[in-house]
Amino acid sequence: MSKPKVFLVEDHPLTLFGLQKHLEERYELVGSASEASAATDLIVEREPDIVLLDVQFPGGGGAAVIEAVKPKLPDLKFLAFTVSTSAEDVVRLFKAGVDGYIVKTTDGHELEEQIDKALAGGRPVSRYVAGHLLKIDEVASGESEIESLTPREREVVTLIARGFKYREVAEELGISQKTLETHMKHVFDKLGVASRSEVTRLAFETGFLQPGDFA
Amino acid sequence: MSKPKVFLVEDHPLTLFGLQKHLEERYELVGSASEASAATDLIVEREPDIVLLDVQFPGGGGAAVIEAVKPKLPDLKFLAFTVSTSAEDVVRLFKAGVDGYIVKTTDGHELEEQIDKALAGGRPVSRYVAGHLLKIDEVASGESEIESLTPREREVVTLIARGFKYREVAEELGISQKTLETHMKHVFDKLGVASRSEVTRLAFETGFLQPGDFA
DNA sequence: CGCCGGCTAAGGATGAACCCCGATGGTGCG
DNA sequence: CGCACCATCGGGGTTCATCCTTAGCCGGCG
Repeated sequence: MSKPKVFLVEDHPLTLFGLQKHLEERYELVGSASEASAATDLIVEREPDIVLLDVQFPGGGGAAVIEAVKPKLPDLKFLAFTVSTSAEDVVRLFKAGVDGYIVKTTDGHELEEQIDKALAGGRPVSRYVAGHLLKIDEVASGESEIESLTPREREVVTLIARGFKYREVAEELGISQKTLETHMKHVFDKLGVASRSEVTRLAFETGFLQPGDFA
Repeated sequence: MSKPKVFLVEDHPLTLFGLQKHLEERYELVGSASEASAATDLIVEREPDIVLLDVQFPGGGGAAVIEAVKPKLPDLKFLAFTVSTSAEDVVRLFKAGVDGYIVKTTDGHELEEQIDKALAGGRPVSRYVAGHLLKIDEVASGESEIESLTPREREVVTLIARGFKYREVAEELGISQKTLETHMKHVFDKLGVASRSEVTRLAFETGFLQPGDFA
């Protein structure tokens, strides 16, 4: 069986170079581009099996390329490969029709695994951004992790993540400390964690809270 | 004349791979790291002529590494190599003592030229960011309290902010729980807070940690 | 109506986190 | 050499967070 045909869209020459050197053994690299309109033209011309593409680059970024190419080559797979873990980027790319989303802290070997998964019809997603996916599914199906919290629980999380103590949060919300404990227990269960610190971390990771929501 | 010794700090494995493959002909690559504290230790040990380092990566980013290493190896050159063109990053790095600032859209050949310039005592700066240099004085006061932490304290913070318990962090670092408590006490004092959650929050707010620094 | 989910609350237990001391050894610096 | 700072450790104590269980109240819904 022949090598899968891969097209690379990456505007950092040295990262592109690293990708080429790493992937050339296992895949047939049919071309590359560092800018949106050239990428669109070349992909249509070369007809790869999968496109590995950065999210941010000149000419509109990954989403623009996917939207331009997808109508012409509906079976082509797209795999985002990027530094961005922002909810906006993840959501935008998935809405554009990307098949997977891999962050650049992934090493070469694992990247190959994810490429293969995508080629096999899977939807490989790096763990850091998985939380954002739930926001997309939520639009369609309504089920997510941090979004599954009740209004009261979210209120509690917002305060806890700011660093308030149980007693302080209880006072702020006008409820007893015991009630707050019950809420936190439920939050822990729903988020699959076991401490305030982890809740704080998740709140930032998933974009539920943003640096700058304070001060 | 022997090859200049280069050390690479880069948390994207494939970019690192690209750098290595590209630079190995002309330079002696004496090591690499993808995280601040490991980078600091290895650089001091290997004594390169120049360090090529990313700006944003786990453990405090490029500025933290420069500040930690510079006192021990005053003649060492540092060259920032990054995607960020933000004024804050440029200013922060130059204040930390970087010798040059190259953006990742630079191709391999030009990168080599800039490395050579830096080794020769120059201050190569990509033209996109040159304008920000004028702002160095303006941003003079933007120091965060987190910068005042000692290396050990920062190490503790990165683990605590991940949600580890005192006992787990102590094991990880090979110190007693009591020592860890002392470190945390100092961290609390320096940051003006009183709990792990607040430390986690500050770590994200100040950019000391970024969503995505976790695996 | 009867059930469920969300919000409220409490008692009681245990371990973790946090505070206030004091103490040692190393390192850099005037 | 004394001084300051850092990293290490411990005793002994208080407060807080977390776990487990049980339970009343209310609103929506089949």
